[in-house]
Amino acid sequence: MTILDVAERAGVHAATVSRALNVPEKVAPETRARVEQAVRELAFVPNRAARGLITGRTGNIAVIVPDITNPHFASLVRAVERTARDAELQVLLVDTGEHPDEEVRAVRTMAHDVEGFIVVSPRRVHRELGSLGSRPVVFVNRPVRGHASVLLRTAPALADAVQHLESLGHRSLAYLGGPRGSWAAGERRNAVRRSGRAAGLHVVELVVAEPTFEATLDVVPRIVDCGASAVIAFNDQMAFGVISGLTGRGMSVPGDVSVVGFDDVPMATMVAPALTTIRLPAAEAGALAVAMLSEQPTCTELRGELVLRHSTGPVSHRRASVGGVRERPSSGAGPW
Amino acid sequence: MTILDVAERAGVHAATVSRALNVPEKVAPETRARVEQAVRELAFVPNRAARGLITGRTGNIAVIVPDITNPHFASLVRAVERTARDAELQVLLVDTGEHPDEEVRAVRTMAHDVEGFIVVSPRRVHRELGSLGSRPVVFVNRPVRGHASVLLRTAPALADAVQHLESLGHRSLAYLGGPRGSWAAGERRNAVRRSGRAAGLHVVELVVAEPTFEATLDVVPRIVDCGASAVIAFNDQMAFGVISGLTGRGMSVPGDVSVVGFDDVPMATMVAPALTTIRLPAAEAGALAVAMLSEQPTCTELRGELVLRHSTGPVSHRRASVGGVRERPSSGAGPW
DNA sequence: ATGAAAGCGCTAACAA
DNA sequence: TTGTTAGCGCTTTCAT
Repeated sequence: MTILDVAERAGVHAATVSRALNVPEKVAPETRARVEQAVRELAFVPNRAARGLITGRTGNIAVIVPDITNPHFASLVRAVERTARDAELQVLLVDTGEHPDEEVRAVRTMAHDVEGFIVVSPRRVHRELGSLGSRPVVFVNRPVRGHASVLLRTAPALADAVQHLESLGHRSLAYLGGPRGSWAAGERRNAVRRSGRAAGLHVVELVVAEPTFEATLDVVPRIVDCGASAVIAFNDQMAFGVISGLTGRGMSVPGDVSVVGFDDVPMATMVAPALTTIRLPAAEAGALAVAMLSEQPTCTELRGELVLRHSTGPVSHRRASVGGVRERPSSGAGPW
Repeated sequence: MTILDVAERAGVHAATVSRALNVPEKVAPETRARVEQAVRELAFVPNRAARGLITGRTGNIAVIVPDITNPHFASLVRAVERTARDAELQVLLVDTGEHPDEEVRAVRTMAHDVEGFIVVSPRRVHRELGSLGSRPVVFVNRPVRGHASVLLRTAPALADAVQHLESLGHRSLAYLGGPRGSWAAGERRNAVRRSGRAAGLHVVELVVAEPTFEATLDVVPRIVDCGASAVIAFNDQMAFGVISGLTGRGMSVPGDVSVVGFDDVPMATMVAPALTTIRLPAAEAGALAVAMLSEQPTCTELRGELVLRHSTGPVSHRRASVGGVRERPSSGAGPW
């Protein structure tokens, strides 16, 4: 099933078929119709590899993520795939398992096969990655000079969160940081420091080995020890870990401690108490990254947004109605 | 950076370079060494498209899933990607958004570009899909005659679950079924009926519009009405919905109602009560599917396994220690 | 507006 | 063991 079969069927030369498919306006309407019919009858699909060999356009892009199992990245990849499909691009997926070296290997071996890379790389980028650039790269959540990037800004939302906690009477805050070398981790830590100081809060920074539920459980005793009445975690998984560890010790959330996460994964609404978190527009970031692949390299910013749910509350034990609009009332299909 | 550059540098003909790379034993050791060095020095990576054009082997496979955002499918895709990489295959991802038509479109347009398809298709397969087969297809959780498939068998695990509930004193069970047209849904429904009858349980089958958390919330009143003391849901998301809906109505899990899910997504261990569920070996299924792509079409079966946690308990209100080994003690880092 | 011919980067017969 | 040659399916000048 090649272009020659179509040509024969339509009674034209292969070059004409090619033109009818790629530059239809340069083909007589009547000829074009014959070609289109032949294409339909034979269910012809052009061979992208052959086309790419000569045009250089393979019709593929690659998206490189640390862990597709993380709902945040899954949402992003989903948006990438949808957007790419609309542009008639196919998506090659690489899951590095958090190994930066794997990013470099992937970019090296796939450079011929794709028109561009979307690299979602929370950790530090291998220095080689920035330079070896025959193909355009859009980095997500990591600015790299000379390359495009889309950044998820969280400082304003974080300021909102701190302000929210302060207005609930909290005076001491624990911050559970993200992985070393992660741009997002640095940005968020700075923002917490700054807005904590601005609000007059005492901020304790805690380091967690990995940004996971399990690793966070180990840190919970230190949260209790430091006496903070509120916790902000680097992501929702960690926030779940804090809640689990706290309630497992007989403490109540938000009765004893308020908890705020990051990402707004779907599960954030399904647990009890529903998680107050900073929503990151993963889908928008994915779609944007695809679009930016075919533009001049720029650095675009998207903003996170505080979502109030039920894991934050006043510092006192009696729950009272507080200022600020919650996503849904405490009654109804509330916390478990 | 083509094979000719390498040939020139190594002082040999392009064909020799090709041989040194693909059939090294047919090249003199000394020549091979020179070629290998040139390859290294130039950081040469062969163009897969050009290679594929002549060999027919593109070095790509495609994996088609209904929703990459579902942790179950994400795990499967992750395993596919890892296994494929070890076989020097790249993976093209397609997320159909639960639309079977999209599967057909994908298989049509990508047939040239891949050496095989892995189709994870809980819903009924478009009849066209089975026939149009220039490339091998491995179906997951859907037997299709003439094609390979890997099936996740759940009848034994489901029998264990029903037996478990029966031994806890439950006599009436609600089953929340999966999507119409899904092979897995049919298999599980039959298994529930059969083992329910065998255990002498009264089984009520409830239909949910979609296998999601939200859609399940709407069904919760009917669960309450039917008076069942135990619920088995088609997947973990739905089980979370049941628990949320029940506790939102002031009922206790497992105090008033026991709940069992399917999949064993990571969140199953993070919520309170931790979810008793039937673990499906998604990663194994993914790895197996890749391997089966290059074998004779067969139908392989993997088995689900009951995992006891804390969302099931005795029918009475006072919690008592029961038979059967739980994954972890009720004390310690127990439910939130 | 269409056809002829060359060639993208690589592999596989065949020859030497 | 290595080189020569043809060609995978397609696009793109250049002619006509």
